[in-house]
Order: sequence, then structure tokens, then C-alpha cells
Amino acid sequence: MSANLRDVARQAGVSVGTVSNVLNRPDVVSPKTLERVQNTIADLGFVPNGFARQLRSGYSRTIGLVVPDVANPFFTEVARGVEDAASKRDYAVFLCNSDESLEKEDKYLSVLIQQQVRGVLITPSDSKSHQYENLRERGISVALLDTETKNSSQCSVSVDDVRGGEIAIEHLASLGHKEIAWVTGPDTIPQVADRTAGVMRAAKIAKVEISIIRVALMNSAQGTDAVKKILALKKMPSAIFCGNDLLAFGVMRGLLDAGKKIPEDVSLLGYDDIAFGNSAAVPLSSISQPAYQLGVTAAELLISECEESEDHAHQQIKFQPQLVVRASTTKKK
Amino acid sequence: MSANLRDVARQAGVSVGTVSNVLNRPDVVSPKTLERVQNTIADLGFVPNGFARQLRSGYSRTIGLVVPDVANPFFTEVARGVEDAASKRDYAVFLCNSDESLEKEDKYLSVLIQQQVRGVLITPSDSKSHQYENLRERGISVALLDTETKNSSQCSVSVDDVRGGEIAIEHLASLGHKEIAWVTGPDTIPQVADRTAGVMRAAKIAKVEISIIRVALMNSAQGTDAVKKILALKKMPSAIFCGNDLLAFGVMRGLLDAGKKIPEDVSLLGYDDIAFGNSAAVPLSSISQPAYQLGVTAAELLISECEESEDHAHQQIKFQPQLVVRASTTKKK
DNA sequence: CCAAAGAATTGACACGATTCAATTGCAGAG
DNA sequence: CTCTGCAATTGAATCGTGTCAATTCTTTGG
Repeated sequence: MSANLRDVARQAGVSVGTVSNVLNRPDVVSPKTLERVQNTIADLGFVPNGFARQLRSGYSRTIGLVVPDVANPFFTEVARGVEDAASKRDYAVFLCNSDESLEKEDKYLSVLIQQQVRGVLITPSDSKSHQYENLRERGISVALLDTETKNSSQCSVSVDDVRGGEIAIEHLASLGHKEIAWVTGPDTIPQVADRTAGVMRAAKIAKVEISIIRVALMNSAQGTDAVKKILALKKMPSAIFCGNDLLAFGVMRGLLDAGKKIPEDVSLLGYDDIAFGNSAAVPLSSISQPAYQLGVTAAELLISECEESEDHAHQQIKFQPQLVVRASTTKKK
Repeated sequence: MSANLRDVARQAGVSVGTVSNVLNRPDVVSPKTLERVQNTIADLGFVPNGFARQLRSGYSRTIGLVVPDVANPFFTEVARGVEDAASKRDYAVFLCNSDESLEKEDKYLSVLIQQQVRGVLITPSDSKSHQYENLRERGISVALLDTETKNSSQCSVSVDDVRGGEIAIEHLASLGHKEIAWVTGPDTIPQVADRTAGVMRAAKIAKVEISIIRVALMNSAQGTDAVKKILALKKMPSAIFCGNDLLAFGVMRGLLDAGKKIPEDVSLLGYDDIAFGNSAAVPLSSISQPAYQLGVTAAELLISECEESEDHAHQQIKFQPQLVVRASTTKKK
């Protein structure tokens, strides 16, 4: 079909090695030959076959990004950051959506191995996993995204979730709230565990009572469901803190439907500070995370690890969350 | 480094040909051998090298997906559909975010060519583009997503946007609204142009007066800005129809801030029916599009085009939008 | 004019999976 | 016991490029 290296070599009257040199190390080829070969390449419309090239060199210019939920605007922002940074360094990104399922995560990792990605950015769905070692053995760099790592043998870019939990409770406590509900997902999710730790620590210091309400998935529907549990509590809390904004939206809907006023009857605080917070029924106070920046930093870190594999110092970068006060939290009456 | 076909063969005591058969034509291998080889594959954690496979077959198992805005939940849903369908047929997906810029779109298409994708799904940012022919000449299939094509030399999967515009106006007109504002983006976006056409046609039939309010980008912030223009109209419309839900959220915020009640003072109708609609201040009535289904269908269509290139009949599939009535629209008082 | 260094070029081999003609194994018929 | 036919398995050749040791050509100093 289309011309290959051998065709060019034959046509130009040189060897394949020389043509290859023209492409990859033009400086070692004599000017005369260089020009002749380049003309032949142009004549034949020759474009080197990427597969063969990558097969030989063993490296691609692609990375994989595995997130638990693309439908969550937080991760969409992260993904945009990753993509922009990767694109700037001429890498292409495979986006994989694990849906918080370990099975899907594993499947996607296999796909990524098959595609011979150079590196993988992943937000683990579960705290443990052996697959990552598997990847490293194959020479694929792995960096953790939005998750802190204890062992220093890998890069990670995260936000201080413990501190995030603290900030939230400190804020609510400073407004005079003494009974707070903490609505969140299962503790197997690392971010959830950390935020819970922060919540409990700050609560102890501020002498605040916390009721934990668990949901299976951190989406809006389960937030609305959670309201029933909150209303069934012996004592109605004066403030509610949610594990992410999606949950908070659901809770908001449920509270409004139940005739509660926000923030007059109850204060509501979210996490992630997604763009819709502004447009919600009651503009949502939230804990903001630098999502886009997180993605950019992670991608840059990963790519530099890929390219200087020998003497690369693993880094654990941690961003700080920030309180954003809007209309949904106020002083306790 | 990592195991290859030969390693598996040696370990399992069979030839490379047999291992290859296990992977690609399990039916010609005896059950006993099949199992033994599969076990060895699992033991060694063998994953076939995509490059080598692609080199031999001449084709990759990757497709590109180019959307104008991943931050828009509508496209996130579409992307999920594409990904699930592709994954089912063992294809990996490159996600590219064109940000409605022709320049970025072009750049990503080049990247996709370089990555030798088998096909591209694209929601064009602009009605015209020469790049697609370029792709086809290289044997890369192209299918249009969420956009209709006039010429039948390509596949497309879209939603009937003209009809969507009509349905919206018919709904509002049936509630007695005679003056309606249509808030939307520039007409260079094909979807916008179609919806506007539908709006105007239905308005003529229902004898409704339409005021068009243009915004540059269809996001929430510009929706809030648009409210000023609406309030400045000679006659305040009794209903507002927005080009997408993000815009509608912004408009809602602006109206509430201006002391208007929804739907008592003014009805508000969105487009896309994104998940947040339920959780908004006033649950948003909207025109629903089968986003996930759109993605699935498009991916399947594209992949089948790739695989049966010779006698593939191009198809133009068009879904129908649907009205979803929630709390934000009501009878004119 | 020769030797030696340096520059330019060559071409076989490697990468890892697929393919297919050739070979082996096996059961059943004669 | 041999022959036939079918199923299972083998392994060399192949895809297109990069690499590098070996070879050829060119230049230069003596």
C-alpha cells in the first residue's frame, strides 16, 4: 500500500540504515545523500510507520488517566488539567473511567499495558492494589492522583484531606454549631477516610458532636436519601457537612422538600467547590480543591518521571484545601 | 523485562503459534492445552504487546473522541457511552477537549493521526472543516457526533435539534406564554442554529413572539450575565428558554437574585436535561437528549465502519429529543 | 604516494505477535 | 497392522523500523 523504508532506500539507491539515519540523525549523513533521500521521501509521500517505530523503541508518547467517576465535575477539571499539560509535551491521554469498581480498574490497566502507555495517573478506587507493581515491572511509571502515598517509591499529588475535614468543622464550630452531621461514603475510599479523620480530630478540639451518615455512592440521589436518616436522628443537627458537592446538592434538595430553610434552619457545607455550587438553590459553601492545578502538576510529574527514569527523585506533592463561604452556612440562631 | 509470547510458550511447553491461537482463535485449541496456556498467561501476567500486534495487522485498536467541552455533563455522559461501547469491543479511547476552538481541534487531529487511531468521533466546533478529508485519505474513519451531516459519505449520530427547539416552544406556548426569550450561543455552532430554526418555526405557528439573547459561551456565568439583558427588554417575557442547562442555571441564579420567582413570575426551560437539573434551586424543566445512548451508538457505528471498511453503508442516525417537565415551567398567570 | 584516522554507509539482526504451510498425533475403518 | 482423514500443534517467515558492528570511502599529514 503505502511506501516503507525499504522502498525509499531502493528508490534513492541507498541502504535502509541510511534512510533511517536521515530520519533520526540527519547530522551523520552527508549533505548530498541527505538531500537526495529527503527528495525521495517527499516524492513517495513516505510517512514512517509509528507501530514499527514504537515496537522497536519500546516507548510510546501516551499516558493513561484512570479516575473513579468522570461524571463528577471535580474529576473533569482534573482531567482537563492532565490533558492540557500532556498535550503541551506532545503526549496523548487515554481516559479511563473505573466507576469505583476494582474490576473495571484492573481491566483498564490491562488495556493500558497493551497500549504500551509510558505512564499511568490513577486515583485508586481502593486503598490496596498489587497491580501497580505489575505496571512498574513493565517499565510503566505510575503516579497517584488525589491520593497520598506512604511509601516514597512513587510520586503522588494530593490535597490534604485531613486538613480539609478540619477546616470544615472549624468553620461550622466557629459559627456556633455544636451538633453536626457528616454525610459521606465508605471508609475504604482513601479520601473519605482522611476527611473523616480530620472531622473527628477537629470535633474533639472544638467539642462538637458528630453524627456520621454513610452512603454507598457519593452522588446526588443518595444525598436526598440521606436526608431521611438525618431527620430521623434523635436530635436534629444544626449543620450538615457532606463528603462532596454532589452529595450536598442531594441533601439540599431533600431538606428543601422537607420544608427546611437553608441556612436559617440548618447550615450546609460541601466539598470540592464544583462550578455548579454557585448556581444551586442556595449557593453552596464548600471546601475548594485546586482540581485543574492538581491535574497539571500530576501530568508534569509523571511525564518527567517517564523521561528521566534513571535519576528521578519521587515526589509527594500536597496541596492545601481552602474554605469558600457562600450562602449555605451561617451562624447558629 | 515483561513476559512475551515466547516466554509463555516456553513455560507452558508449547509453541508460540499455539499461544497466539489461544489468544485469537481459542476454538482451534484443544481444551486441555487451552487451559494450561491460559494458566501460564495468568501466572506470568502476560499482556500482548499492542504495537507488535498492530504492526502485523496494520491496524490499531484505538479511536479518538473530540468534544467541545468535557466540563459539560452532557458530553461527559456521551463520553461514558463511547468509552463503554469501545471497551466492550476492546478499543481504547483518546479523549480530546477542543474547547470550541478550531485551532485546538486541528492540533488534536494531528496528534490522533500520529497515534494512528483507527477512527475518530468528533463533535465539530464549526460547520466547516477540511481536516476530515485528510483523515479519510489516511484510512482513518470519521463519524460525526451530535451533528447531522448533509452529505451521505460519512456516518453521523445526532439528536433532532430542530425538533427540540419546536418541542420547547410548543410546550411553553401550550402553557399560555406569548412572549418568550431564547438565550443561546452563536449560530456558527450547528446545534444552536438548528435549535433556533426549530424555535422560530414553532413560534410562527403558535403565534409567539421570540426575543433572541446571544451569549458567546454557553456556560453558567454567561447565563447570569444574560439576565441583565432580559430584564432590560421593553417587555419582560413570561418564559425563558435556554440553549443548554448550564446557561439555564446561570439564568436561574440571576433571576432569583433579581427577586423574580420561578415559575410564578417567569417559566424557565433548559436543554440537555443534565443530572443537576433535579438538584437545582427550582428543579429545571428541560429538553432531554439520550446522551449516553448517543455515545454508545456512535462508537458502535464507528467501529463497525472501521472493521468492514469495504462494504460499509454510511448511516445517519437521528434520535428524538424529549420534553421533561419539572417545576420550573408552569401556566402563565 | 602511503598509512591512518575519520566520515559515511551498509546490512543483518532485533522488537513481539500473527499467519500458514507443514508436521505430528490420534481414532477409526478396512 | 496399515491406511486415511481430521484435529492439534509447530515454527519459520513476516510486518517496518532502529541499532550497531563491520565495511567502504574520503581526507590528510608525512
